[in-house]
Amino acid sequence: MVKRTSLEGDACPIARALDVIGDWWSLLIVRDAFLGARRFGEFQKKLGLAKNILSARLRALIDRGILATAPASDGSAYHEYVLTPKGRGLFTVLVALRQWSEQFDDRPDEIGTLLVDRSKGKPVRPLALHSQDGRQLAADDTTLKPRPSARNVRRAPA
Amino acid sequence: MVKRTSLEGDACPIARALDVIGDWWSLLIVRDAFLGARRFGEFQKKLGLAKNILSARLRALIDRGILATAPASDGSAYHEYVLTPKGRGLFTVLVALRQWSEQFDDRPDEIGTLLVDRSKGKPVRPLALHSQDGRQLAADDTTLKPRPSARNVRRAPA
DNA sequence: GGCAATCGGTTTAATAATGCAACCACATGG
DNA sequence: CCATGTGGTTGCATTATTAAACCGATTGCC
Repeated sequence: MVKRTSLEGDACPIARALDVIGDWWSLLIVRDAFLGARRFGEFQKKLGLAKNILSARLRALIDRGILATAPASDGSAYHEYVLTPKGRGLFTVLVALRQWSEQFDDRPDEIGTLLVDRSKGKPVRPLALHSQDGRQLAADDTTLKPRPSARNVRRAPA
Repeated sequence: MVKRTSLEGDACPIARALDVIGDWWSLLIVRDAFLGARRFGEFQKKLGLAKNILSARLRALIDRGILATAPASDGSAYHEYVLTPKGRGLFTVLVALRQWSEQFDDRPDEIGTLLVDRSKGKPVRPLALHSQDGRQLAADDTTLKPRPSARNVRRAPA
């Protein structure tokens, strides 16, 4: 059996994330969910993808706990797809991707929208990584440390 | 011709980003580049992907300006793959994915590593989105605004 | 109530991407 | 030089993606 390799059991949290939302369409579906899409046809029209694929992706996103189905808010017999807390947690990922494009895209003039603070209408700040004491960190200022396995950890004295 | 749909011309910066790094392996290659991988065989061994695919991905990442080739730093006749500034710009995206897994993964105990501030050894802060005046913003506190097309924009008075 | 259109999919068949293994040229080490 | 390692390419089988046709249930409309 020569399947597409799964990263599900990988110890790297990035690989684990990509195993869930790392395919071609999933993040775009989540993006449109953030923009208010809720119904099957709404996603299909906005994304322009084949219905069978949308169907498969929605199912996968539900399985993974990113979307959930809910009764239609307009009272019809159909149902809607809504973001779970886990799905809403992807907002930062989407913003990071957006800001990366804004900063490095070769044709930035083709980018049509700007993410702004709703109350003031002003662009948001670029995401930045900080240490616990508030210093801004670049990639080189960080390392990976083996995670203390939750079990076998006796509360450290103070 | 029934090709995999390209998002290259899309006006959405997220779609444009995914067009470049939205496939199964690219971000993992970039991740390993951040972790110090430089040589073909190094990537292949760490990722465990087929060589032809690695070859194609590396080529694509170079075409898109995320990696570049450089003469081998150890003096051998082979060459190395190094991150460009555009590639290093993906650090925030990787961190966002990592933190999403850390927060929402169903089996967080399987995550093997922790991203820490190198100088203090302490975990970094979660990424958070802020307005220009420093307020922390949730998804609902933001909107998309049509971007002023660079041309036709007369400098706004003050 | 009847009927057409819409919604939310599934099925089918073609094309593209992925994965594995075999192969190959060049570099390097001894 | 000869054996091995590096960095790929090529061929073939398998899987994923796609467009298009189809289909039942729901809805809008008269």
